[in-house]
Amino acid sequence: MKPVTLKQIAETLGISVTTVSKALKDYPDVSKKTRRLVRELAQTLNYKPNAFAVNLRTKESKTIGLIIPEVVHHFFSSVIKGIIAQAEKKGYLVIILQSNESYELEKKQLDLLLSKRVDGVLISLANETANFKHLEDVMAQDVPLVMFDKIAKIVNCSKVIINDRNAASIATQHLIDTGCKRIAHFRGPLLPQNSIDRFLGYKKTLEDNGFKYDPSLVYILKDMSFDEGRHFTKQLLQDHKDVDGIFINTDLVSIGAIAEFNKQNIKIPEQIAIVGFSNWFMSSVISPSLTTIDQPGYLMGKTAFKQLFKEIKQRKKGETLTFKDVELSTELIVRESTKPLPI
Amino acid sequence: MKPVTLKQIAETLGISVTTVSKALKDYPDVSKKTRRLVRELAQTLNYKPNAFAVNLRTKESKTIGLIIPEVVHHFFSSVIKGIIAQAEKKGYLVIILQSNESYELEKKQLDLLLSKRVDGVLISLANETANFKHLEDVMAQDVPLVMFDKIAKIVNCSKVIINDRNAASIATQHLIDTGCKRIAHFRGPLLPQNSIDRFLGYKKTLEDNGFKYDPSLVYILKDMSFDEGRHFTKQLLQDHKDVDGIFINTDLVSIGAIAEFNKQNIKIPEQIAIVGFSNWFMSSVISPSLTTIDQPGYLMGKTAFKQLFKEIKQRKKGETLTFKDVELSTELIVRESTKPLPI
DNA sequence: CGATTTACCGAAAACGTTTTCGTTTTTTAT
DNA sequence: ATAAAAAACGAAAACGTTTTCGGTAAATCG
Repeated sequence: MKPVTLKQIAETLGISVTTVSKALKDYPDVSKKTRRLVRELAQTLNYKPNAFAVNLRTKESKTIGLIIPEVVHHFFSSVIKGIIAQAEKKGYLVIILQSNESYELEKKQLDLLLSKRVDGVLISLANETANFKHLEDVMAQDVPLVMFDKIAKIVNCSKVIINDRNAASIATQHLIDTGCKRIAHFRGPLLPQNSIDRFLGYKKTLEDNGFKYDPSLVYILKDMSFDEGRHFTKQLLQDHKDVDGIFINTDLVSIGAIAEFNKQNIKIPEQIAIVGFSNWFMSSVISPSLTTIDQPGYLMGKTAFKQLFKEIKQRKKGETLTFKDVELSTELIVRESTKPLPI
Repeated sequence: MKPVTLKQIAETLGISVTTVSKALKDYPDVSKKTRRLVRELAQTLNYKPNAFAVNLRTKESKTIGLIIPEVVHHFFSSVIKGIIAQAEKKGYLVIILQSNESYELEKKQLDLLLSKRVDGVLISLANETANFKHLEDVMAQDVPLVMFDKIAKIVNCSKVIINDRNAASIATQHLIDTGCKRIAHFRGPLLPQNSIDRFLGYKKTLEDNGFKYDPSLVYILKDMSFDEGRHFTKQLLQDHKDVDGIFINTDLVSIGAIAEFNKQNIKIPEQIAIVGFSNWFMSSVISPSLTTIDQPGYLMGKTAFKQLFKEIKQRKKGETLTFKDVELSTELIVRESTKPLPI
């Protein structure tokens, strides 16, 4: 019943554990014959190396940790998928933990992962996170860490992101180019770098085009939900009847907004144009379909793991880690929620 | 730089490793004083037990494996969330792998998990899976396994599911009660138990109500996607102009159907009524909103882990595992896509 | 004060593997 | 044939912990 060990193979073959181990790993100093013998017996006994022992001996678990704010989220589940797929290719497994957008939880989860001695960690920060000591601690312990999507610029480690500022700029420019004169912005919470950058891109583009930046047109959402989109749309309609375009952080929020505009019989894009962010698959399907920025989740996950893998290998070789910032390209997907470009 | 070990603590304190270990685990046979000394030093040195060594010694990793067909899926990500949340409470971590609905991959992932020596595994079967030897192998190795959602009745292990047949029956009955005379069914693939059961519930309810079961009204979808919903809706409209109700497996498919009906200006629920399955949050938000069966993903994940945990403890104690089938209750959520009940 | 119990401590084995380094055996060269 | 080189093997340490069991010191009892 017990799993078979090297020792058992060695004993039944009348040779040493050492030789068995070497035979299975194709060491040069074991004869063809014993190698064959060992392999065959291992095969028939269905020998599987004890991962616990291997981990202890080699000091690595071939496992990485992943911390994200929320699992039930289309973008993040795409990222997860990308990470798992790439990790598997390299023989790595991934342990997933959630921060629920909480700083305290994020810290705790990171600790958990470190105490499990994962070979590296991938993280997208919680909205709450404003202090980065826990992340620097990870680096200090010399375990590779790469941040993605929601990052902290100040932490010295690899990062994979999109150029949020640029993407927001393109989105805003598109609203301007299609004739919007007064453009609002539904932004994310104050802390995350990406919602800051998107806001900055929006603001800069407005100013670059000779628009006056009006802070009262910027709404700060707490969570990026359908209901929140609906709620702030109502608010916007009360506050500013003259707004004719919105750049909305996140498609889900945008869809909430669209639902509310539809309900109030406000014509999109004629009366108000909308650009979302993320290119969630539902965005192409609702009515009117949503013009948005495509944010490549799967690719981001894949890329983040690749970088982490590099650093894990570096660390294994005892080299000093070389960090890298990767910026993935985004794309404006034009659909029905914005007016056609003038010719 | 190297992580601190029991040995180091022992040496600087001039006591044995044994005592240090015991002190940290509150063994009764260590004095208050040395206990305090050890704890304090461990604290200041930031001692963390080496998980690899602990695993090897205790023969458990406090880690479970999870195999699902697809990560990017609202229902499954809810399940994942439930599992992770519950696992964390009990000090367990979870490794997630995908089968991509492929039998071969499912087998491979299961192997991977076993070779990593997870303490137990949670699985929802791939659509393709028709052979269950790989699952019985797991049981034979005496590692706890619990199946959820997409299960194999024949495998002797714990299962947590909803009563699909009953839920389908309620859905179909609701169509009948609200006046539908000719009811179609968009079913899932042939193999998964849940799509079989839902079909059976549909058929039985039809017959119980004196309807003639017409196989040509049952459409077998390959994947439960928006596009598939749209496609088969077109097909249905060609084949059967007289259908006035559909029971559709999965909300996403239903939403595809609704999109197509809307496009063709067919009035829901007047001309055709729809009941979906799963209660995806978008279902309450589209127009018309979708009557559906609520399928509790989070709870299912939580429950599945709880059962697995029980069995892990049993195994640890050397007891024989006791299996249990849990059936979670579902609920019909009535919305706009079906007509009101006659009074 | 001697005997017995209780409290406290540590040596050592064990978990299963990997890898270094030395030893033995075989082959090749002389 | 012997010496040298090459090939094949194994002993043993190490990874860091847990736990059994025996031993010593202190406390309790008569």
